[in-house]
Amino acid sequence: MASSDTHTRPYSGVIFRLKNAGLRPTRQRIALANLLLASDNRHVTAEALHEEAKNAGVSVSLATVYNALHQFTDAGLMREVVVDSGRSFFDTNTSDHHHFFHEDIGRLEDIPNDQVRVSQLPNAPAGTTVSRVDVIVRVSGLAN
Amino acid sequence: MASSDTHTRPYSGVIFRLKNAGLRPTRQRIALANLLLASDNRHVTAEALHEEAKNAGVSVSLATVYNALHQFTDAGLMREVVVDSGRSFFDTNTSDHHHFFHEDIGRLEDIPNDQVRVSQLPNAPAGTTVSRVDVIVRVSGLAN
DNA sequence: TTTATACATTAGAATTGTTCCAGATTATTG
DNA sequence: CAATAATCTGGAACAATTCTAATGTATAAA
Repeated sequence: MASSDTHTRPYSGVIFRLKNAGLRPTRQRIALANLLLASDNRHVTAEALHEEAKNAGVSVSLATVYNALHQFTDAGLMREVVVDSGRSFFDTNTSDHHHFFHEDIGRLEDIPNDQVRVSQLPNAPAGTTVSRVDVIVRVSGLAN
Repeated sequence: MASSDTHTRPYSGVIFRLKNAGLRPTRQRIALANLLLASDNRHVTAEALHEEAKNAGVSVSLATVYNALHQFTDAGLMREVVVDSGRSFFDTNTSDHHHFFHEDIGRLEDIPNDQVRVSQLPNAPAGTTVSRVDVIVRVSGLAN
C-alpha cells in the first residue's frame, strides 16, 4: 500500500482529502497530512509533529502546525485527545475507540475497538447531549 | 472572619485529617481544607479555589493553593482529573467513579457510581499495570 | 498567462496555567 | 521562650498554546 502508491501519485490522495475538507492544499498542509494521515494510528503532539516535519526536511512553523492540527480535527480527519494536563494529543484514528495512556513515558496508544465494552451509560444531564465518551486506561511501567 | 463556628470546634475534623496525612495544619491548609473537604462532591481548579478563598476572606497565595491541592491529592484526600487541555480539576470524591464534562461551560460533574458499567477491559500492555480507568462523558448544551 | 484577492504562513510577542525560587513566616519540639 | 524544620509568599521562570501583523501563495476571473 503505502510505498507502492508513493511514487505514482504521491500526494494526490492527501490533496483530495484536503480539498474535500475545504482546505487549500498548501505545501505545509500537504506535508503534514502526508506525515500524519498515511497511518490511522498516530498520536502526536504539536511540538512532536513540528520536530518530525523538521527532521523530514519540511520547513513549517510551529504556528502552522497548530493551525493544521486544528483544521484537520475540525474537518474530521483527526481527533484531539486530552489525557495529560498541559498538552494535547492528536489522533489520526477517527473511528470509535479508546486509549491507553502510559503515564511514565507520556505515550498514548489505541485500544483495539472490541476490547472495551461500556455496557451502561447514564443519561445526559437535562438540556445536554453526549458528544463523546472517552475511556482512558492509565497504565504505568512495573518497574516504578 | 468566619463568625460563629470559629470558637467551638469548627476545624477539628479537618485538622485531624491533615495531621493524619502528615501535613501540618497551617492556617492556609485548614482554610482550604474547610472549603473543599466538607463536601465529597467538589471539582475545583486551582485558580477557582484561589478566588474562592479570597472571597471567603482567606488570604492564600496561588502557589500555596497549588501546593495544597497536590499535597491533598498525594495524601489521597482528593484526586486530580484531566479533561481539558490547559488546566486540571481536583475532585474531592476519592471513591471509584466517573465524570460528565460539560464542554461548553467547562464544568465537571460526578456520574453516580452505578450508572456506568465498563464490562470489558483490555489487558494492560506487557510490562505495565493499570493505575486507573477514567470514563469521561463529554456533553454539551442542546442550544449550540 | 496575468492579476486581484482571499486565504495561509510566519516569527515573534502575548497569554495562560503551572512550577520554581529565595527569603520571610510559622508550627512544633524541647 | 528558642531552635529548627516545615511552610508560605510574590514574583520570576516555564511550557504549551494562541495571537498578530507583515509577507507569501493558491485560485478564479479576465
